[in-house]
Amino acid sequence: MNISQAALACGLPNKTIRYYEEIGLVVPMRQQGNDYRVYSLGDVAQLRFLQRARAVGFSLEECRELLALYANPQRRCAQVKALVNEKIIQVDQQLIALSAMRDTLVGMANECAGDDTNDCAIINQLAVAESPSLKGPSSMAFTLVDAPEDRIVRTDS
Amino acid sequence: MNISQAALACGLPNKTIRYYEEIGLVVPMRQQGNDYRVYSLGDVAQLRFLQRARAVGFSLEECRELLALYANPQRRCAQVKALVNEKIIQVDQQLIALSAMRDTLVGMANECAGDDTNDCAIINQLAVAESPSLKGPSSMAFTLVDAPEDRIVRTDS
DNA sequence: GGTTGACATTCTAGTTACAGGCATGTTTAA
DNA sequence: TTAAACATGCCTGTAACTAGAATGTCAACC
Repeated sequence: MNISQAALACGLPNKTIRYYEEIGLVVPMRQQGNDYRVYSLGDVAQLRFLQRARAVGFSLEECRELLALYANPQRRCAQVKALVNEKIIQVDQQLIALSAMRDTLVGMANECAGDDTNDCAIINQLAVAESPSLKGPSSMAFTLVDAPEDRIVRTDS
Repeated sequence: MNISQAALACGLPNKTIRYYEEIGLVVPMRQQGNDYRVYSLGDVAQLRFLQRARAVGFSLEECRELLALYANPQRRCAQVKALVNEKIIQVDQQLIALSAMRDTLVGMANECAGDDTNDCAIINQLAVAESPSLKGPSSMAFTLVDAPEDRIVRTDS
């Protein structure tokens, strides 16, 4: 079958399939004469495998590993499971980070009246002067209006 | 202050600060003679603002908007809140997608013995032939061993 | 004065996983 | 015959940096 049919069969766009070929993941044969790509059922199975592996969060390099295991009858089940467990840990970390972001965002939104005034709790929270490592009283926030007098040349001496 | 001190004060790497300058987010003055960047306290406040906005998931283009609102005394609080609410929705969608991925991964891991055999439930699940749109009995999985006889040339006619 | 080390600068290129678009060639159906 | 719908390759762009190379500058020590 040609690329569009393969795309239909695996749920990936043509461009993606060509890209996977470019990086050596699934390299189909070519039809003599017009040089069109010809996908075997095995090729399509690989593409579908890739689509699924990508959908659960594996990178293309990880997919390459998985595909090698898929193709290798000598694989050990434990190898595969190790990859999955590692990926679960990564996903958990992303979930934690995203949840923290969400909490902060919701906290900001709750503080903010959302009205027509210009005094905004969100802006204030983003602008808060608690820097990662700036000594001294850290409760002052600076306006963005360019104040030439607050420029310091060669503070370090 | 120079770039390293600004980096210390805002928690961003030097390279990132230079990049933000390149795309016009925070453009410091230059010291005469050696052309070193000179960061005012206002510049540092902006960088810190960026660092915080990035940390809660805003893209750089969104940060640019936020920075404009930050700098604009005529801003309306509601504008800011709208951006935050939109971002919360995006983060929620990401959380849902990630959770689904996690569930699938955990499901796979649970099915898999993780032993020294080569029959692996994870591989089988990734290889399962339930394609997005392939007609006909879809329960067969194809091996990756290149079988020239399963190649179909010009199926469509 | 010379040297060393820690800074600073610019520039280019690489990363991930594609997507868009163009110019061109082929196949198919009206 | 001709137009639509495919196919091809190639080149560029995306986001948000990061790494590295080549070079310039500054402060301190001997």
